[in-house]
Amino acid sequence: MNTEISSNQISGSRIAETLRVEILSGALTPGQRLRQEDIAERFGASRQPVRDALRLLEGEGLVTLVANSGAWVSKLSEKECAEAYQIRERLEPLLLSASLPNLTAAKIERLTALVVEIEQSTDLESFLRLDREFHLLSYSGAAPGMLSEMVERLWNTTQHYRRAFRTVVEPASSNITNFEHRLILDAIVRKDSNQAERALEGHIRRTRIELAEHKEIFA
Amino acid sequence: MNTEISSNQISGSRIAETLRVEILSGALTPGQRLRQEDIAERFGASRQPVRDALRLLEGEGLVTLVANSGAWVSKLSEKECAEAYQIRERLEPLLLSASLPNLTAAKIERLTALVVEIEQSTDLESFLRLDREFHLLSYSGAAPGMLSEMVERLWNTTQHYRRAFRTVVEPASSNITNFEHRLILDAIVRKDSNQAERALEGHIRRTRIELAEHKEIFA
DNA sequence: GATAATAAAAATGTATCCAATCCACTAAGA
DNA sequence: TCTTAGTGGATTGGATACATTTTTATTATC
Repeated sequence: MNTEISSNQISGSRIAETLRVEILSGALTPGQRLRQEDIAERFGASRQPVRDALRLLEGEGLVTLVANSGAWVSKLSEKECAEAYQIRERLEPLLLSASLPNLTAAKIERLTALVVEIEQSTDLESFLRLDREFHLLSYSGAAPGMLSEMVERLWNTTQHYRRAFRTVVEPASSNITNFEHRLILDAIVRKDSNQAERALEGHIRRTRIELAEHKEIFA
Repeated sequence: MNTEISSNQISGSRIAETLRVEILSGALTPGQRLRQEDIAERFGASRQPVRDALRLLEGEGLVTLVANSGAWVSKLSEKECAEAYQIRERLEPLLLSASLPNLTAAKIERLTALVVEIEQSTDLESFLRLDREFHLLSYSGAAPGMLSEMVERLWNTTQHYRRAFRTVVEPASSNITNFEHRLILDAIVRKDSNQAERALEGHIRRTRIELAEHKEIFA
C-alpha cells in the first residue's frame, strides 16, 4: 500500500510548493542562489523536476532564471515594489467588491476576530501571518480565477518586503494599520462595497508611500 | 560567422515564442491539444525544451497543463473573459497614466495616424493588428515592468475572443470604437491623464458589456 | 444493444548521460 | 602593477531511454 501523498500532480509542482513556502517564510531570501543539484538532492529527485519547479516559480515571479547561469530568488527594486503596490491598489478593491456579497457570517466573524488578534500580536511572524489571513479571507468570497491568482502572486512577491518593512517601523504605524483594518472591516460588515474599496485602497496606498520612505530596505 | 539569432536564451524560450505567435494569430485555437512529441519534432528538438516552453506559456495563461494528461491551448469561459476585461479596466488606465508623460511627439504622431488607419481598415486581421498597436504604443512610455507585462498577458489571453467578437459584430459598433479611440487620443495629445484614464476605462468597459451579449462566442 | 471490465497503445513524467556555456583563477605580457 | 588571454572546474541545457499513467479500443456479460 502506498501511504504517500495522493499527488495527482507532477513532482515538479510539489517541489515548487515547498520552495514557495520557504521563500515566503524568509528561509530563502531574495538574491539567494538556487542550485538545481542541491535542490534535487534535498528532495531525493533528479534535476529534471527541479527544473520544472524553477520554471513554474519563475512564472509566479518568485524566482529569476538566467540562461546558462542559474536561478535566484527574485529581488524587487524599490521601484518594482512600488509598482506592485500600485497594482494592488487597483486590483484588490475590485476583488474585495466581488467577494463582499458572498462573504458568509462565519467568515465575517473570523475577520472580526482577526482584527483583534492582529492588534494583540506581539511578534513579527504572527503579525505577518494574521495580516495575510485577514486580507485573503476578505477576498475568499470571490470565485477563484485570474484576479484571485494575480492578487495572491502580488502578495507573494512582496511578502519579503512586508517583513523587512515591519522590522524597521514595527511600532510606529501599527495604530494606523489597526485603524485602517477596522475601517475595512466596518465596511465589510455593512456590505458597503464602495466604502470597502476606498478604505482598502487607502490602506494599500499609505503602505506604499510609507514603504517608499525606507529605501534602506532595498539596499 | 554566425548569422543566427544571438539567442542567449534557452531553447524552450524560442519554442514558446513561436507557439505564442501561433496562438495569437489564431493558427492554434483554444481547446486544441498540444502534443509534446509533435512539437518537438516540428522544432527538431527533444521533448525537454518543449516541456519548458509549455510551462512558460502556462505561466502566461496561454496554455493549460494537466498532469499526466497533456497540454491544451487555454480556453476562457464567458465569465473568465469578463473577469479579464474587468482587470484590464483597472490596470490599463494606470499604465496609460504612467506612460503619458513620456510619450514622445513622434509616438503621438504615430498614434494619430493609427486612429485613421483603424477607421479605414477593412479586413479583420488588419483591424486587430492596428488596434493592438494603437493601445500598446499608447503604453510604451511606461517603463517596462510588472504592470506592462500583466497588461500584455491580458491582451494575449483575450486575443482570440477579440477576434471572434469582431467577426460577429464587425460593422455595428465600429463607429463607437472609432469615436472612443479619438477620445483617448485627444486626452493623450492634451496630456490629460485623468481624462485619458476615464476614456480608456469606458472603452474597455463598453467592450466588456457588449462582449457579454454574445455568449455564442464561448460555445 | 448498451454497459462494464480488461488489455493494448499512446502520451506524459523521470532518471541518467553527454554537451555546451559560464565563471574564477592563473599566468604571461606590457 | 594592471590588463588580458587562456585554462580548468562547476553548473546548466539537451537528448535518449525507461517507468508510469491515461486513454482508447476490444471483448464479454447483462
